[in-house]
Amino acid sequence: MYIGTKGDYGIRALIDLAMYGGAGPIQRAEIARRQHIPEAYLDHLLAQLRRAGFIQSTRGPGGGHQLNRPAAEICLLHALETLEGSLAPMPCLEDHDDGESDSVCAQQWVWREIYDDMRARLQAVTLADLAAREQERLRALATSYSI
Amino acid sequence: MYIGTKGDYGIRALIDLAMYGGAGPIQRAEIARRQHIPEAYLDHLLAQLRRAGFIQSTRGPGGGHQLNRPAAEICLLHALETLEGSLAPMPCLEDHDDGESDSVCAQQWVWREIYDDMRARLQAVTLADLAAREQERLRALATSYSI
DNA sequence: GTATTCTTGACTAAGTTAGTCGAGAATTGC
DNA sequence: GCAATTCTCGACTAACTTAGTCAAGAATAC
Ligand code: FES
Ligand code: FES
Repeated sequence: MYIGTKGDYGIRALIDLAMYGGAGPIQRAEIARRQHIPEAYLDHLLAQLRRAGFIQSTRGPGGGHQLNRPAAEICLLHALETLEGSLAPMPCLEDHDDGESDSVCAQQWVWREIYDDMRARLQAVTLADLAAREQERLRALATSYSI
Repeated sequence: MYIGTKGDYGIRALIDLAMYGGAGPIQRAEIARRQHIPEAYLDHLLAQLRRAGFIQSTRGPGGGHQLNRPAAEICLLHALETLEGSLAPMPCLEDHDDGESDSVCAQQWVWREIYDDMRARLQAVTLADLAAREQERLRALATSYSI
């Protein structure tokens, strides 16, 4: 369940859309520049987000990407699972909840607790929260430079 | 921080030693058979555990491996970190606590909370706890078969 | 000295990650 | 219709990690 560049870049792209996407679509080049993501790589991440219904994209001049739903209604858990696949910390916790309780080894319960807790925390965080935090971070950065 | 076979097998080997290691060393072949671990692979895991001071090994006939400390004094966190390396769920949380707070992106705080919580839970679990659980599991399994 | 058991390092196959590249499709404006 | 813009998609790659295997060797017991 290691979060690699897929998850990190992808979420940063969504935050970017939440912050700057109020008026019309944002182009991938703009996101890539602001968030320091290789443009060609960002393509794939946006494609996954589009297929999962998080964003919609329009082609042609003036085109770009925008969120499909309000940022407050997108949770971090769902977005990350879209980008990275299952976040389970070990194979035996992968979501095949078919009631199969076989092959449980002694440490599984600890990890199930950790996993449940993790999912709950991630589900409680929305894109709007993250965008607000990023806004604040940028503001703090700007004032610290301007002193 | 995905826990692969290294962490899973390694912990199972430690539990095995905690359960059966009361009277003298246990041989790797015995552990491998009971825990369904490839013998040659188990070698490497035992070597890591030995170098980290969890177990000691003796060669020759009647030799084998045994815990260096009481099972109640070995926590799951330390053992897993020995076997798997850092358990950080993303690269920016890797333990270089050199006060560098640069390049914090918006979602880092969520993950730091999750990571801290995870470490706390893992630190609270000892090998003795796991061995007790395994004991109980085997007992339950045995009675369910003997009905 | 021989059988036993651990120790170590080299090697491998398969899978994953983090990308790059190029051809093509849709749209806008003229 | 043409040209410019922007997204779309699949193929390809290099580097790395994982999960092992294997063989030579060292220590010990008898
Ligand atoms: S197999 Fe999942 S905890 Fe051991
Ligand atoms: S770089 Fe660690 S959370 Fe974005």
